[in-house]
Amino acid sequence: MLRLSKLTDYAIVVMTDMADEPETVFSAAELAGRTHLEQPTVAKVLKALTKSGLIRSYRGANGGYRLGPQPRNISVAQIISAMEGPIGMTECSVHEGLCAQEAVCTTRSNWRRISQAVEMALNDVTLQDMTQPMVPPIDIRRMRVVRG
Amino acid sequence: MLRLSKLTDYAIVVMTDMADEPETVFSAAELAGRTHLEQPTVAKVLKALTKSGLIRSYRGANGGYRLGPQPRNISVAQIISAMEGPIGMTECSVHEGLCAQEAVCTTRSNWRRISQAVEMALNDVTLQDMTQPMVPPIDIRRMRVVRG
DNA sequence: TTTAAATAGTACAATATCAGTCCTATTTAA
DNA sequence: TTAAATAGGACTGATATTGTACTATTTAAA
Repeated sequence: MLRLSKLTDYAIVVMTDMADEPETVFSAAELAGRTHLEQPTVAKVLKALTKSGLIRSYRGANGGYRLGPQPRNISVAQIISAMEGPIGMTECSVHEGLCAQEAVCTTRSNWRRISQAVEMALNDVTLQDMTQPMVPPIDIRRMRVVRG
Repeated sequence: MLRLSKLTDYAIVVMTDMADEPETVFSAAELAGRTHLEQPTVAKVLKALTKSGLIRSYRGANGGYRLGPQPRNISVAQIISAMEGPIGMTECSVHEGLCAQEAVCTTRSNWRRISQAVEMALNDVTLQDMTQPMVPPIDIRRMRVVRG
C-alpha cells in the first residue's frame, strides 16, 4: 500500500518527540519511555539516524542523542531517505540498468518524474510541522501538480 | 525506499501497453509477449485488475482483456489502489485502531494529510500521460504543497 | 584509577511478505 | 465436440523486515 517501513515510522515518531526540546540530550532509554516503543528498537533507529547527521550522538556516561538541525530545517523526506535510501517508487526510478525490461520499457522517465513529485510533497513537510498535530495543515484542496 | 510492489509496477507497464489500443482485446499471452514479462505473472496482474473494473475481461476462445475507462480517465493512483489497496504511508493513516501507540501518538493526523498529498500527486498522472514518455511531463519546479 | 552509563557495530533468528508458478474449473467461439 | 481462454485458488521458494542480543568502545564521575 505504498507503505513506509515500520522503522521509518518509528524514526519519525522519535524525532518528533525530540523536536519538542531540540537542545536536550536524551538517552535511548528515555526516548523509548517517552514514545512507548521498545528500547532496542529505538536504539536501532537512533543509530541509523546518527549516520545521516540528522541526529547527533554523545557517547559515554550522560551521553545520548539530540537533533542536529533545527526541527524547521528537517523534512520528512530527509528522514525517509536516511532510513530507506533514495525516495523512488520503482527500482528503475532510482537505479539505472538493473531492470531487464529497461531497454523496451517506455515508462522509466515517467516514473522518475512521479517519484520526484512525491519527494517534493514530502520535502515540504518539516519536523516542526509534525509537532503541531492540527495546525498548520497541508491544504490538500489547494495542492496541484502543475503541468508545464 | 517507498517502493511499489513489483506486481504494481508490472500492472502499470501492462496497462500502459494496452492504452495504445484501448479498444483492442488482448489475451494474457499476447500482452506478456508485448511487454516482455512472464505469462503467468501477467495473468496474475490482469486478474487482479479485472476485479477493480479498470480492465474488462472476456472469457472463452478469442477472449482476453481490454481497458475499461479511456486512458485519460485512469490515474496512476487508481492502478496502485487496485493492486495494493488504499494509498497510505503508514498503517495508521489507513486503518484506525490497529496501532498500540495511537492513543499517545501525535503524528496520526499529519500522516493522513501527507498520504493524501501523495495520493493527489498520483491522481494527477493519467495512463495517457504514461504512454507519452517525454511529453507532457509533470513540471516539478512548479509543483508546490500550498499551506492554507 | 575504577566503575557505571551509554553509544557503536555487528550478527542473528523469527516472522512476514512477495513473487512466481501451477492446477483445476468454467466459459465461449468455431 | 474441441480448443482457446479466463477465474480462482493453492503452494512454494526467495527476499526483506523486525526485533533482539552480544561485544567493544567511550566518557563522566566517584
